[in-house]
Amino acid sequence: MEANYTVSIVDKKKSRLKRGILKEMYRLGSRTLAQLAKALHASVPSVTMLIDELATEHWVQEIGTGAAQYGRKPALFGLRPGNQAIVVVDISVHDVKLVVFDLTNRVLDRLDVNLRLEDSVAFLESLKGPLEEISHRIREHNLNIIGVGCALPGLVDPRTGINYTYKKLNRPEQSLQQLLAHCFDSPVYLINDTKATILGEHRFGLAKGKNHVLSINIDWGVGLGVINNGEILQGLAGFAGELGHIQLQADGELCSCGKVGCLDTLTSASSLVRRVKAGLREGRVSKLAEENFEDIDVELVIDKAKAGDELAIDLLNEVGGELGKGLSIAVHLFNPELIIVNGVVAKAERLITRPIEQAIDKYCLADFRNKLVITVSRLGEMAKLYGTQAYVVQSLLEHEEIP
Amino acid sequence: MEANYTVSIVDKKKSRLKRGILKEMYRLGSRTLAQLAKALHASVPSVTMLIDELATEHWVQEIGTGAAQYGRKPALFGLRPGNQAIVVVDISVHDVKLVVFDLTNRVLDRLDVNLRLEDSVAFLESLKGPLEEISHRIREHNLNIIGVGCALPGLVDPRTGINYTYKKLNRPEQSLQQLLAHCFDSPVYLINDTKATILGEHRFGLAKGKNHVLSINIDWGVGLGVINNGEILQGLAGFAGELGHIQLQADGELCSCGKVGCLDTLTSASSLVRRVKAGLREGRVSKLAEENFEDIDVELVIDKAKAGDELAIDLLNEVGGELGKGLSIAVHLFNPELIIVNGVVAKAERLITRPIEQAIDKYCLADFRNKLVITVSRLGEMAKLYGTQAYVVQSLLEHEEIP
DNA sequence: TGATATTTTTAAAATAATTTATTAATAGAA
DNA sequence: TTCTATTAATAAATTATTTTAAAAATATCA
Repeated sequence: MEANYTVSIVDKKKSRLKRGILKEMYRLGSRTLAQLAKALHASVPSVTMLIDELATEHWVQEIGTGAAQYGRKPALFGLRPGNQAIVVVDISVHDVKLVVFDLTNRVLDRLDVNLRLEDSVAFLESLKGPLEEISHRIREHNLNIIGVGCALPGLVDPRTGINYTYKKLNRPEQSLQQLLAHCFDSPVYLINDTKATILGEHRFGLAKGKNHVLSINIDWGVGLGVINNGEILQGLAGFAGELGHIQLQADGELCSCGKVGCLDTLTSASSLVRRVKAGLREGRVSKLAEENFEDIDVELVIDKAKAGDELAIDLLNEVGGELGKGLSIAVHLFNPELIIVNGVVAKAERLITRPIEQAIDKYCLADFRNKLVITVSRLGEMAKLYGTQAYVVQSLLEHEEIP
Repeated sequence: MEANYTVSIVDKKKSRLKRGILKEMYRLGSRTLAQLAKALHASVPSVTMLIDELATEHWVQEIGTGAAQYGRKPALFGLRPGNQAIVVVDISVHDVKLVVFDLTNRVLDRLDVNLRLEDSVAFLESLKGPLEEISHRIREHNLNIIGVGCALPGLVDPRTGINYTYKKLNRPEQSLQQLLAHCFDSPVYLINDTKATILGEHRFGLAKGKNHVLSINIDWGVGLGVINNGEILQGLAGFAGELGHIQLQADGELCSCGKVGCLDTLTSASSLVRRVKAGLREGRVSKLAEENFEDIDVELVIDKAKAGDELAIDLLNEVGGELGKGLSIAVHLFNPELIIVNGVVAKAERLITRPIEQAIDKYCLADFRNKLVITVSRLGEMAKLYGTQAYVVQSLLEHEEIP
């Protein structure tokens, strides 16, 4: 067992207050002594002392003076940039991104890896090289890694790090979590990609300050992220928000999950491409007919739709309509104030939000849609990266790992 | 504006700690000094002093000695019974119950009123008499009312007290909230009945200690209550969990909400009775055919089903199956560990949980149902009452109203 | 039954925090 | 520019809280 080290109450309180200061600064950027004192329910002299300590420990620094409409201007304190590093590993079906952040959301380093996620041992093996490279680069720059976050698709239990969809990532001899922990010698936090995305939107994007938000990620499948009361909805094992496999058509297509008529089969990016190709085969008129059949992908369909192509617009409408129908259920269950559309299909902007809005108008009770706003993400791919980083920082500060 | 009373930091801290003690005691019954000190991150002498103060203020008292496997036995402290009172007003479609609780969950007084909730001004007028009677009785017993809670059906915004379904309860001249506040001269908290029910189950029923729970209330309509991370899921305006009006059948029956094929039309208690009557009209064999057609209600159908009546069992199966289908969606979205069945139909026990389980097995991904338990409430009608009371206590302690 | 180890509780000492008072800084008015 | 009102930061005084130490209580074991 552990050594029965007795940490004094005073030390614990101090540590809690310090983490509180870091949390405030992480969330709000710069803060004055008075603001911190109010937020932490402590006196200004106490906060002054804590800030001094955090400054000598290289966590915070004075970063200017704040505004005041009268009287002396307060000093502003903030997190010290470029010192502590967080490694974000973004694993998607197409590729892997390795991004190093500091605590002020600055990208210190980045390495994009052309590696496809398959449920195989080879994937982890191929990941080792790039991980070691970035780890080496971090060490060269004398950065102190405080945590590692990994966003990945599938059913991910954040408590255990087990991925129930890509089972090969959990092998006891060498799991993804172990690999990352070993490589960076820091605490590792795994999170589902859609949940990372909405967390990013909530902390740094359009959802900032909103406490009840949905984010819909349209990519290979459909992922729903939920912010409830300002926090990610995880459920018992981190599976919450699985909208893709609810049944919308009793006599629908067979889904990869083994069930029939799942939302995924109707509204994912891949289903959009399938619909387009089927339309072309039926001989429908479209600029897309001029393209090489094999080259038709989501981006192309969306481009043509934006250029006014009727087939593409019609099918985006269809997909958006089905999606809106599924989302109406989520609206009834979560009562959000905002829905953000993410993923490749988000590039279609109005062409996808409008049919979603229409479906929600049709299928939702008026009281649910009155104050509801539907919009397209402005952060793009950064949402997921920021969100993963935010998840790491939040977890570290909550689990008393730092400072 | 308000007087600029400066409350000292020390006083605020003390008040927070005192509320913390009351919270702990409310949740866990009796507590020792050491347990409280640990929970509050304070020293034992500090807690001793606070307990002394709370004792002289009549909030807590020593209630015995605890167990110890070795050494001196600790003194147990708990909330003082029969002193502070909470009034719970339970408004349902059938009747109104007025129940007075103390902080230890004891029923100090109770008045059942035969009054049907209609969206009319008359309802509030008729409520005045009983309210004044119970208020009078409380005063006679020298009880100190610290808060009033009201559970009621419909879309209820707990922040404003507005009921969006029963609009006549919000008249600016005389709203339900105003009426209660005026009658008992205390803070009033309104909450949706289904949410009160699951809160009761979570604090004092089968969901105690479980952090991710659904409760399904089958009555006139179908209500879903959600506990996420140990707290009620409210959403932006308290509308979250509206499962009754998601569309299950595109070509279904017209619902009272104006939409078509809502879950409510398929699985509510009233729909069960409709199904039974339709079956009898079709000439299906059943013990129920011997009953007076007008007298057939849910309770009777369930009784006959328990006695083995085939028609009743079949139709409970049908209703349970539809309900399970709807619940599967909720399971995918909330990832719960437990589902509790409440309301009249809960009396059918296995006859309703079994078809629900079957549907969930059919429509849910395996990872979602592996650890999922479905059960029938043991608290019955008390769940809602306890839950409303818990909501009041929690709100009071959070909003710094007491002590 | 008495000694011992263990745990709770209380009392006194030591430490830490807040309060109050003072000084510093700044915008606006004279 | 100088003065005044206002706000921020620091220093000294005061008050709270924790720590340490001692006393009280109790189950186990010899």
